[in-house]
Amino acid sequence: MLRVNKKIEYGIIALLYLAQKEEQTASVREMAVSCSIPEALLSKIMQTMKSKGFVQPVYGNQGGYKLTRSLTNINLLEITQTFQGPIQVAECLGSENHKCPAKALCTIISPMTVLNQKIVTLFESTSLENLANRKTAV
Amino acid sequence: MLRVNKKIEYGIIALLYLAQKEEQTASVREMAVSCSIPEALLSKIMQTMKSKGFVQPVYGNQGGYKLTRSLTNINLLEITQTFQGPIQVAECLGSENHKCPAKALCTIISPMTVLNQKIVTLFESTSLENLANRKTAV
DNA sequence: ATGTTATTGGACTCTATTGGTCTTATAAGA
DNA sequence: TCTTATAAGACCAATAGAGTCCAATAACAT
Repeated sequence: MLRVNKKIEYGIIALLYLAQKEEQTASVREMAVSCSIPEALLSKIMQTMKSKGFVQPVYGNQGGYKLTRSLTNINLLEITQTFQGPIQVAECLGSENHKCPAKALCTIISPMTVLNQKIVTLFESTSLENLANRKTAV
Repeated sequence: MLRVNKKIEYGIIALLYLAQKEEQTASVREMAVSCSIPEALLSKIMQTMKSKGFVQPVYGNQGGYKLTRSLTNINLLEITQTFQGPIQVAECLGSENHKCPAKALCTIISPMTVLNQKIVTLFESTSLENLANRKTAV
């Protein structure tokens, strides 16, 4: 477990596909078929990608989406944050909602914070370009 | 997100508590009260801990559980594997069930494997002793 | 103008996981 | 035999994940 969700997997695959097409657009249908991703779901994913500025929509015939940023400038942390919110290995790490009743006497929050930071750094330093070239940084 | 579940959080807290008691046992009730963990849930967690050999049960009056291994010898990977199965950042990384229809043309499985290994290493090299001392290794 | 190709956005369903409870049985000491 | 514990199973409610459906809008082509 400790999984990244499907939207993230599909989203990355779609962005890598778009990158291959350089300046050309690719429609959701095209991407869905080429990458074996459910079309309606990919449509949702691309809407989110657009709202975060990763891609730009082109309406009408021969339209679709095109990348607005280079793969080098997009890191894994941004993508995961977009579809799953901030990385928090332990629930209690969220600063907003201190629900954990054991907070005062919690023995793990401090070390978990360090662990969390390590993971964040790992994701942040891995660009989609790294992924496309089958490497991770760090 | 990308969270470790409650059982893991509670389980670690409980083991750290037991470690403080040295050779003495602590009952589930005692641990639950001291650490603000729902008793019935902690009971389940300790059963699992026992089945994996982390603790030893002592029946009857003044009974409870005692640690069978030192915190130095227990790492975070073992605990997470016990309660959440293997670490898999992407679903398709599971070797048993190749459900992913895009497997043949998947552009991310290889780099995700590398990323996954990094996380595994991070968890594996973090002992509960490290956690207790608010450090992580690596 | 109108049809066609696309994106947009909302509501909606289904399923699995998570977090947690309850109950009955068993072990062992006082 | 009473009491204190663990053991193990079924059970339940809430949430998140994965995915669908539909009506609306944008823009281009004829």
